Amino acid sequence: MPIFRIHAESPAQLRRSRRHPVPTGRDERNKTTSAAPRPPPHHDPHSDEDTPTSDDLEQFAKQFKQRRIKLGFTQADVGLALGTLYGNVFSQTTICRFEALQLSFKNMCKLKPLLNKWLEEADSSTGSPTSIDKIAAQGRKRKKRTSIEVSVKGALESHFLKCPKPSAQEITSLADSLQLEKEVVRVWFCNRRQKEKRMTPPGGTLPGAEDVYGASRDTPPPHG
DNA sequence: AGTATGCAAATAAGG
DNA sequence: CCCTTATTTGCATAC
Repeated sequence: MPIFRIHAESPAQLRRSRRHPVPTGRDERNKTTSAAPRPPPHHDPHSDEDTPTSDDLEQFAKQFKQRRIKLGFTQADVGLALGTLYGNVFSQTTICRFEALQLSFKNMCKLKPLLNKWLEEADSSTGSPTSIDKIAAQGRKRKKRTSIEVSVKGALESHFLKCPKPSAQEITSLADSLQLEKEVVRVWFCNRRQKEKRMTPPGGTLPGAEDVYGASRDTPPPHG
């Protein structure tokens, strides 16, 4: 999962609660670094059919943002417009990440033609009947993200502790009692299991956990 | 009012 | 169909 972003943080380091005022200021400006997988050595900046280079993407993103602002559109506007253009709406978040090159290289490449198309439309002002044909819209729209209530999450959590891998039957039953779609519950368990694995790296040393050695040790108390 | 971002839904792809 | 692993998105909310 080579994120396009330059600096790669550890999940543990990334744990910044947005509820706590972090003393460390963020003066991290994106710098030009080659951390993305090198696409084939093609030299055709005007071609968006082939795989662009990291620099191409960086260049495009920059240009895109500049034009977007100049035209008076917000990231949300663009995301919505993409929907009317291709049937696939994107969130402000995604547009934001695209502009900031915070998506994977592959993801950036996939989105670029879409954004480029929108840019052409918007740029050509009102009145230019540009061919509005869907580029490579998957056709199938993404399901809207379900927002699971805290109390419901609690119920799922406790269930997970008892049984991390419920049968289809149990999932159906649980979904029914929680008034959630079965698919939502099934996916929740899948994601929960993934999370569990991330939290329990193969080895023994837990990243976010405390001392697994217990208090009975010759370790001096962390009291300063 | 927009924009940035953490956590985690939803999806893709191989079994 | 369901699972797993890897990724793509986005809700909510901080900035």
